[in-house]
Amino acid sequence: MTDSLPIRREDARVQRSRQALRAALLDLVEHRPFEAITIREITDCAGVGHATFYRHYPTKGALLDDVAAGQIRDLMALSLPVFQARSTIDVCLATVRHVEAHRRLWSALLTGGAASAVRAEIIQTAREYGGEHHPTAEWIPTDLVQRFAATALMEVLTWWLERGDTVNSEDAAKLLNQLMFFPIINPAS
Amino acid sequence: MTDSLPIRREDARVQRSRQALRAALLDLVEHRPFEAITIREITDCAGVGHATFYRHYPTKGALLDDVAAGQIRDLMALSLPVFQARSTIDVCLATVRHVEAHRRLWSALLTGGAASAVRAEIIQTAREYGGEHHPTAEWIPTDLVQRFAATALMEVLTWWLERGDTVNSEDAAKLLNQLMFFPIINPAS
Amino acid sequence: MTDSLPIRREDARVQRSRQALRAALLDLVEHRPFEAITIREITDCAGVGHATFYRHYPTKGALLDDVAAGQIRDLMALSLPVFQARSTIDVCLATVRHVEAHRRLWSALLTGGAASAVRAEIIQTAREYGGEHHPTAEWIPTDLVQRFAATALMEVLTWWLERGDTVNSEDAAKLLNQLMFFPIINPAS
Amino acid sequence: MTDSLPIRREDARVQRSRQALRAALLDLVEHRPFEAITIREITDCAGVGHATFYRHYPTKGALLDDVAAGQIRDLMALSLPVFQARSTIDVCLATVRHVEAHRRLWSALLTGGAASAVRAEIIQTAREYGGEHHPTAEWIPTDLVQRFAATALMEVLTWWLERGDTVNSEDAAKLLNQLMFFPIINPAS
DNA sequence: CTCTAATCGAGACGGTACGTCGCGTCTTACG
DNA sequence: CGTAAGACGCGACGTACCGTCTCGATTAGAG
Repeated sequence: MTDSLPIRREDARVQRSRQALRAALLDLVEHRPFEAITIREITDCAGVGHATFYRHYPTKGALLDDVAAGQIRDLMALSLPVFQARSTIDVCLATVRHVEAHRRLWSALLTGGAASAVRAEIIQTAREYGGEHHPTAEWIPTDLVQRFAATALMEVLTWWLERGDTVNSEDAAKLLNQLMFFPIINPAS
Repeated sequence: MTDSLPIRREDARVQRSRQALRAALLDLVEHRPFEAITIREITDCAGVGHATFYRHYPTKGALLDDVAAGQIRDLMALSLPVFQARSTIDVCLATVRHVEAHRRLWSALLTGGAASAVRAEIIQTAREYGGEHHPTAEWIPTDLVQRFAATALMEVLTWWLERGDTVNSEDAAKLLNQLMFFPIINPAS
Repeated sequence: MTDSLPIRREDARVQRSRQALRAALLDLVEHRPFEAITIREITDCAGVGHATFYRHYPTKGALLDDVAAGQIRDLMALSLPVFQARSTIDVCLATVRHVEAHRRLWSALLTGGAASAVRAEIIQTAREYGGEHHPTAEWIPTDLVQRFAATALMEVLTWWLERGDTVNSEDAAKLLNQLMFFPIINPAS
Repeated sequence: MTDSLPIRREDARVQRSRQALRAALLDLVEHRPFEAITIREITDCAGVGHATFYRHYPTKGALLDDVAAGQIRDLMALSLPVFQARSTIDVCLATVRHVEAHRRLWSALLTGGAASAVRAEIIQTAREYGGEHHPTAEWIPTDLVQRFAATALMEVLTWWLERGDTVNSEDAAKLLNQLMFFPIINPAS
């Protein structure tokens, strides 16, 4: 019986356009702040008509989400399980290595001007993950932990990526462990 | 002629215009994101001609600085000396109390949508203060400490102000101490 | 093989589509100006895919022609022979009666907003007929006579159709005779 | 007492912009149909920002009105008094001479593609003038007379202007008299 | 009663023009 | 002078249609 593909395949043209837009955004965001980038520029750079942008994304930010959401989700998947893990430093190392492996993308996302949008996206993702794991110092409110962890993560990674290659990934992981995990796990002295 | 006043007295109209603009910005920023506020709206709300804005500030951000810079500087003056102080919890309490005493202003600055602009301003101020005090764990790079501390401060205060009155200032100070100071002073276990 | 039908029978689907489009145009043109009607609207109203329109007509105007051309041609065939006829009033009456017999169509064409397009079509048709008959006052240039007659015809008919039933066809014919034929046949006093 | 000018003088810049736009429209309408002219083209040609257009006119048609209304009014002022005058031929001659004196403008208005808009404007103006004078054959309804006269006037003038200089103004006046006035004054034979 | 090719719906696409918005500059006239 | 009022050049915005172009999925009508 040929049920062939029960899942409706997306129109190939749609895939192509979306991919072109994503790539164009990444190209552009490396050179100037995300907010300074025009939707027309993105579409010109992507080689699509500018109306095509709106057929796929309501907003510049929506495209950024589409570009970043997957990466962010991957990253969070590495970063958040720490609440159950014992050796936080390993989690930090995994996180840092993941970012390093996609250095170009994350540089664009964090240092390219899209930072504040990505920040919101990360906090949002953290919020979705959160609530399940509570191995932190229980006197710190969960939502504050989420905000703090997300922001601390961003700051350390941003700082690290801006440093180029002057800090190796082990040291970065150590710093991340110290600034992000240490305060939410250890009690104040 | 009494040169006894080295500071040129500003034209009264100038003072009035500036004050009207500052007040207008504070009014507006409570209701929607700073970036979404139009210069025309500010001037309309202030009851001045819109060209008048440009005679005093080159930019929306410049007006925000004028509104916030003093407050931020005051806050940092309380917050940063901790690097020399012994009892960081006292510093946190002073910081939290200072913000509480200007709750409306700080709510506007942090939760009103100006957050990212203020964030940049705080980091900038921290940078200026920095370099002088190094009582932190010396293996954490100074510039990372500055970024981290500024951001952690912002996050805790933002979280606290959004909670309304459900968290008292002592607890807030404790959380601030735990999340901001603890990791940059204590060595990782 | 029965060549008795020289005209190739059109695919039934083609007939259906064309008819749906013609009907849709007539529906729409009653409510707003022809120029303001979108091809997408016509196709939606006709219940066909919008690309189907282009498979049959190159242009909105081409569809209008298809709707109107035959009628216009019939009308002109009645109206123009007058140049040879002796009793112009009879021709006028025939013309008016013909329009009356197709009142809904002609109302749509003349008062529905397609007027200027139809006007051009009529003048064009008049031009094709023209040149053959010259029983008019010979000092009036032929091409001016054509323009004038076509336009005068349109105006009288439009006026008449807009009046609803308040003017009977005999009076309309009399007015048409007076305004269209009288000046081009009789010499100025 | 210097009440100076009780009438608020229009800002000089406004006058300049409007004039530039009017001139630009006249330039452009000579080369292609009015409907095919873009508002951006008008503003580019006028050397003003395209938004400036909308500060003065809601619509392309509104600009055309502003250009044409005065001329049309002047023309009607010559043409309509005929209903009281005895020698219609003199009125025709005056009309034709007036158009001749502004040949470039009227060519643009009538043959440039703006024709249908101008036609509506003329009929409107005729309607305003109308109702006062009834020296026409009383059995022809007033509103039909207005429509007819306006259209006949347009047709004759359009035809004449398209002929270049091959028809002198006396002959044109004679034709206008014959086609426009003759049928509405003289009874049918 | 098939089989094949014409026709269709659906809708993505590259374009062009639209009319709106906010910017920051500049002009005019007032106090 | 500093101001209000507001016109202006600029340029991005998001929308609306255009006419072209795949795609499968009918569906006529010839064999």
